Amino acid sequence: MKLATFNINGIKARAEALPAWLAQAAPDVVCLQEIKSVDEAFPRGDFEALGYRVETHGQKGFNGVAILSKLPLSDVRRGLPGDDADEQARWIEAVVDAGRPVRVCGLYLPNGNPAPGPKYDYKLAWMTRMEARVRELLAGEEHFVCLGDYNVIPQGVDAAKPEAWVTDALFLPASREAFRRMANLGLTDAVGVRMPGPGVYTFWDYQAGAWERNNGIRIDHVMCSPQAADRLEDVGIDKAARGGEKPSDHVPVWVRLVA
DNA sequence: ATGGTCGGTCTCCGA
Repeated sequence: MKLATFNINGIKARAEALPAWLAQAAPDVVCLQEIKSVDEAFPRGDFEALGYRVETHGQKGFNGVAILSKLPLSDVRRGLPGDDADEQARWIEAVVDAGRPVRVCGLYLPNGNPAPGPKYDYKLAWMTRMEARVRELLAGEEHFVCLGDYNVIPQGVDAAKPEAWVTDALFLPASREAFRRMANLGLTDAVGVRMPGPGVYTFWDYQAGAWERNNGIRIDHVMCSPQAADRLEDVGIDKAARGGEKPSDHVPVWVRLVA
């Protein structure tokens, strides 16, 4: 089973690049972030025509996540538990009904800049809520995978120029500590383990020729539960997507789990 | 030295 994450930075803007990548990469399941669309405006028919079921959790203008799946889905849940007042669409999960079911959690973790400030407070609080959800899922001993744009650079090796990020919310010690806490609960950073850096990135800014200079960072992650990690067969980053026509600033990251 | 580029609408803000 091939599971992927892709921050597309706008579903309308990726009307050509996303189907092209789907046709070439053929993931069974892909978690999308920053669809920047309400549910009613998501072009679900375009993806149903390619054989995907479509579950969205959108909002107007910003954020928004979705799951596309060739396999049946059940227990679809929208929104990260733990704060009923949180209106930002950043979390969607569902169980993929394959031979051995896998719960897929798609997430768009808050950026948190500028830090310090209320946006950074929201990021850290969101990570605490995510940790609580991860603890629940671990207690259930399900096979699960949390894929998405974490907006966290785990270590210096995960940035071309780590010194440029020292005061940024993506690399501040508290952000990295919260990420590490989830790893230390027993989640495996699939790319971090199977493709140790340096030089392994998933995001290149549109500005200042970051792509041409390979000034990238690794912030899109696939975190596997112990049971899912035991099934980890292969991982990859589809870096070529960044060099295509009208690209997102992120590229797809994927894992293959044994059936 | 401190620019610059996207996306979606909010003709500015978020990244």
